[in-house]
Amino acid sequence: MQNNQNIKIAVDAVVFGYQDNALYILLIQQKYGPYKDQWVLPGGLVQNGETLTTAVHRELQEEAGIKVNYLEQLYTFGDDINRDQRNQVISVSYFALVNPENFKLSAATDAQDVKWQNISNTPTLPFDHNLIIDTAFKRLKAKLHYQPIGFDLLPKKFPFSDLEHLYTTILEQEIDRRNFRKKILSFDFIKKSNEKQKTGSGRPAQLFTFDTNKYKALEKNGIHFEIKFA
Amino acid sequence: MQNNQNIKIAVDAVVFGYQDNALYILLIQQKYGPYKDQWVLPGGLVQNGETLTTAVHRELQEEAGIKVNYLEQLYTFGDDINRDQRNQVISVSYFALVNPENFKLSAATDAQDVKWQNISNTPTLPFDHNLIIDTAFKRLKAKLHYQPIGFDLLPKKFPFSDLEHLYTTILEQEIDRRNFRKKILSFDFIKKSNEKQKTGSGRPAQLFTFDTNKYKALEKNGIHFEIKFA
DNA sequence: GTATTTTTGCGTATATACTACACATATTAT
DNA sequence: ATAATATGTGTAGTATATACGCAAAAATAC
Repeated sequence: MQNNQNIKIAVDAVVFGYQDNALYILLIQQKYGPYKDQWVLPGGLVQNGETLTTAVHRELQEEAGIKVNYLEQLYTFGDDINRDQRNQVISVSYFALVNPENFKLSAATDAQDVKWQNISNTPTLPFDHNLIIDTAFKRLKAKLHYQPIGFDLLPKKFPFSDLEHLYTTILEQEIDRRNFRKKILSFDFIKKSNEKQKTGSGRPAQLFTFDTNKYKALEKNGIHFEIKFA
Repeated sequence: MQNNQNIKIAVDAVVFGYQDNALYILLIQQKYGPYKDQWVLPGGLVQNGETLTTAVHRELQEEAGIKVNYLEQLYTFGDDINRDQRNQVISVSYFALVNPENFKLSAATDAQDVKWQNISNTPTLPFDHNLIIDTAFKRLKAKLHYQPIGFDLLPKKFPFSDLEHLYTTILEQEIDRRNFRKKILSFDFIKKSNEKQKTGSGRPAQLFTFDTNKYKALEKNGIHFEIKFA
């Protein structure tokens, strides 16, 4: 096996969080090196003997002190030789979601600072991180249509309107509330809790929960989630 | 940037070919090293200064002398530390299709031998190549439903029945010929050529062509391809 | 405490898309 | 000539998606 290969492998993560009807991504501020003080996606080099998945979890822990609710591989970026000025680096990037319970950021140990950045005014970032974010955002939008992934961005108990707003906010599309509710309820994987939401004006809303196990069972029997809009 | 990382990066490709109503994948026979003489997916280490895409094309050229018709990134395998006995290696794997015009294999220079392996009786392969093939095969099946990718496995001019057979063969499902034809024709991106196929018994078939440009135009206007079966 | 505003909760009619299904036609083989 | 083989086509029934408006429950304003 040839031994002179000098290409590094890094992992990077695009972590989405949803709060107060807005979508955020997690950014960290570099502590060292030529990119010091710049805001970038959490991530870093994979260690010897470490799996890719382990590396992502470790970096998220070290840099942002965060646990994600959902994680999947997004894409591997390696067609721009000079994406990192220090060395040829290939980035295996990941797509992650946090639920609001874990939205609070602990102090980061390996990063200078951490923040939630509203995605709609993301600044220009170093490396190809804007490209990675775009790719992840497209994936998120697509997945909302064919996988019940919105629930991973909401608290365990949520009013129906929150789910509606999540869809309209992220997809930037209007929605027919009646048809949407009918469709979601017809899948039969969300349950009415007997609590009601009290806050704010207007009629108090029923709270619902997403039944993961029931969804998996239904999925095994061949149903597939799909949401379209008018 | 830490300098002791000792992980190699390879690319591997699952190349599908379709001929005589059967689906094949491309395998090559290792020429050197501890895996000598074993059949594996085409691929190899990425060279310094080389992009991932370039690396795949190069390996396919060197090992199988083949040009693919369609190529996309599949998945990056790096969660099994010991997938290669020689060193920790991460495989960025690709999904590719060849059309029948390029189905003939030239003599390979970097491989001992090359062959088309019928996918339905793929033997056990070294590394995690069976896993990679499974992943690619799932991707192919999924894509047949939502992307007009079947045409990349057929010659430029083809009778409708070939397209039907491709679907039934790969998806292992029955199909209603009338509804299928109606659906495909309704998309309006395949054209009747004025040639007919002569071979064999039975009524001669019209030959059709897939109009890539028209498909792209339609796609831009928001139509999306989708094929379901009864 | 009454009126106004805000938000939730719900049903039906219409249009569109999917499914099921059978027989005539053009050619080769006998 | 007759049989065998593969292609080519239409319609009715069912299911799914879309369009659309008003009453109920609470908070807020007066």
